[in-house]
Amino acid sequence: MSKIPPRAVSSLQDLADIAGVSRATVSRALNNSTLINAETRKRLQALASEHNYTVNKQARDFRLKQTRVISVVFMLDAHSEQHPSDPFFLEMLGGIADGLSLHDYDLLLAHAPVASMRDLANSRIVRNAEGVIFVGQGEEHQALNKLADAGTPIVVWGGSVADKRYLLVGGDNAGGGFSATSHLIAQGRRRIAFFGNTRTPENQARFSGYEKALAQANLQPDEKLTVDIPSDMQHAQVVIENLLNKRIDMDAVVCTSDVMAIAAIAALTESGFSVPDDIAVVGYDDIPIASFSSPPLTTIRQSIHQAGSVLVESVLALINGHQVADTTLSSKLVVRKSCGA
Amino acid sequence: MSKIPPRAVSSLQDLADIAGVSRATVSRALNNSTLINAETRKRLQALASEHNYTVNKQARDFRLKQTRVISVVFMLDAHSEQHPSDPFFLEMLGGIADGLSLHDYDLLLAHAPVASMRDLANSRIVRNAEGVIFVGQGEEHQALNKLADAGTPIVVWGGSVADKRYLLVGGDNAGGGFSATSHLIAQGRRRIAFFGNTRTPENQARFSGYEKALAQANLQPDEKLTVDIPSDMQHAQVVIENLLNKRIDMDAVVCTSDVMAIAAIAALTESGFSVPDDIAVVGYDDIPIASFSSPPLTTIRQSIHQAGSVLVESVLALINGHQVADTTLSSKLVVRKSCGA
DNA sequence: ATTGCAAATGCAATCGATTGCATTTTTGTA
DNA sequence: TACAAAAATGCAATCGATTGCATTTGCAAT
Repeated sequence: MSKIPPRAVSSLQDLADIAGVSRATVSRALNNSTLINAETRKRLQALASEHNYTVNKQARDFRLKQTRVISVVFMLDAHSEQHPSDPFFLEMLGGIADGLSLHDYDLLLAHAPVASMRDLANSRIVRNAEGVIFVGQGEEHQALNKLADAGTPIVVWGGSVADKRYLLVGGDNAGGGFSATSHLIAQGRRRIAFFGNTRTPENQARFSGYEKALAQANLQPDEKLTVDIPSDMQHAQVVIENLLNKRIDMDAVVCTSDVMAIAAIAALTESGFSVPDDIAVVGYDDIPIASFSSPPLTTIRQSIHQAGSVLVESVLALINGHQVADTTLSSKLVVRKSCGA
Repeated sequence: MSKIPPRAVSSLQDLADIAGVSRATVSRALNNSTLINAETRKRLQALASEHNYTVNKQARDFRLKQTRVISVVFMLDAHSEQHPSDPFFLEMLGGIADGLSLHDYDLLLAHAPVASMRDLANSRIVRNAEGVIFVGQGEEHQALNKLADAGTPIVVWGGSVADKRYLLVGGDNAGGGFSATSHLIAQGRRRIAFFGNTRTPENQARFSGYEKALAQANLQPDEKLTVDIPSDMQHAQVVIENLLNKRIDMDAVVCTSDVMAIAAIAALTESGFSVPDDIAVVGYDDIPIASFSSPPLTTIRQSIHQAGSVLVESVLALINGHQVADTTLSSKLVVRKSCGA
């Protein structure tokens, strides 16, 4: 009968005492060092698992000056102190979490993110992690540049900016904005609005794609049709309803997210417009719920989950000192009924 | 002109050398110990911030055998290896993150959660954290019991179970199921279906509320009207469509989540039913998107964000050895058009 | 000047694991 | 058998902060 270990084995030394060797030997054995005799190694590993011992990662990481943690910061609207209810974020988070687990890294989630970009460099978020993934740039482009300059390994999901000095992963925003708009034009729409905050690089690029499509069709852009809509659904609806009260002439809307599109459809319907008969709507992201809205949402699909793993690979490469280039993931138009197709 | 510090100050010792005191004194000064002379204390604190020094939390936590980390595990369907696209999870996560930041705790997000409930006790998720919050019980009730028995401070969001030995926080599921069903009955519905996986405690309680409402109205429950629907929208739709093909007579549906309700509405509409004229639908959660669906969703509101902070307070109390009791948060019917109101 | 006491500061061990550099043991060969 | 080389193991410093206990300093009263 095997005896139950009398007291918990909680350190290398404990195990070394039991085995009658030094703790250096145990450490090497458990790390599969070839310095240690193969038999000794096996014996000690067996002993360790028999006593249900695993190395104390906290001590290990401290000694090795590593954390095996990556922080994730969601850059929300500086204005809306709201929490994101956009499923986009959750999908992205899932992708990142999966990517990290592949490499045995943990995920530290930043709370109250944008509150204090100033002292972010000294926060636990940055100091406790080997690298940081930012989802979105918000309007904090310069703060991100500064952080990258300071040598912190960071990767940002977002859109390109002229003087960017950090590693970037993003969708083809210009392409997405272009194909959304072109498709509406091809459907015969002429007065096409653009809904979204164009101060973020991502939306800027989408807007440029929108403008390009208009130009290509010889349509005059009308600045009354470019509207800054908050990303929070409740607020979005109010703003859109105010807009509709102004009776601005339009027959289509390009939105910068699916949830915004869904809010828009609700507001339009509420105001007596028919979607897509009176006004066509295109969203962005292709979140799972998009195909279930009524009418089903035409949208630009981003492979969000894949984006997560690209972000992870990029930040880890950075940490390991490898050369890494920006990545642009393809964006693809998914046609459903909300655009009149 | 103040000189820029020649080399980074990276430890207590560095700062102590500069100040000409021992590192014990610096440590105490920075921790506001009254042992240290008030002036010395101020001087050292000023010096620290001048040199942009903050204590190394990793070393500190190691020394103090603490982590100031709470893990969060989302219990997904064992079957669907899917990632949750339900905004419910994101809201909950936001509430938890906010609660934790109030107490200067960090949030470690569990990846690939249910995969291995067996060795969860030895995983980093548990070992690296001072406590664990589980969102949902899935079908892992016994594993949770075992973990709690082992002394790990855990709190679970879910429904009550007879032999539960862990701390529980949850909504009033029986009440929610009851009021959803009663409301439909009051609207004149008689053939009311229940959509959801009744193997989880939460849904079991909701189902019992459903049964109670039926009984109270002298309606016979029909087991053909109780349908196990996956929580993933895409799969849900397929299952529901199959169900509709069987031409089972029904005039209303109680769903266990809003996303399921939205999928149901889509499937019903697709099959030619009108919601709510032919079939009324009630959801659960009141996620932000619920009021934007078409028709707007009648649902049971859970204060998800508040739930997050209650979970946090509970697990921290547990960690600090306080007495803590289970919490039941109220659930409230929100009437919108999808039920015919 | 001396003593006593309180306040302030310093010393050194400690947390658990890793690793460069000894040191011991084993192996191979003359 | 002896001796060099190789293989295996041990010693002890180290990471950075905290804290019990010892020691020094400052001040007041005698």
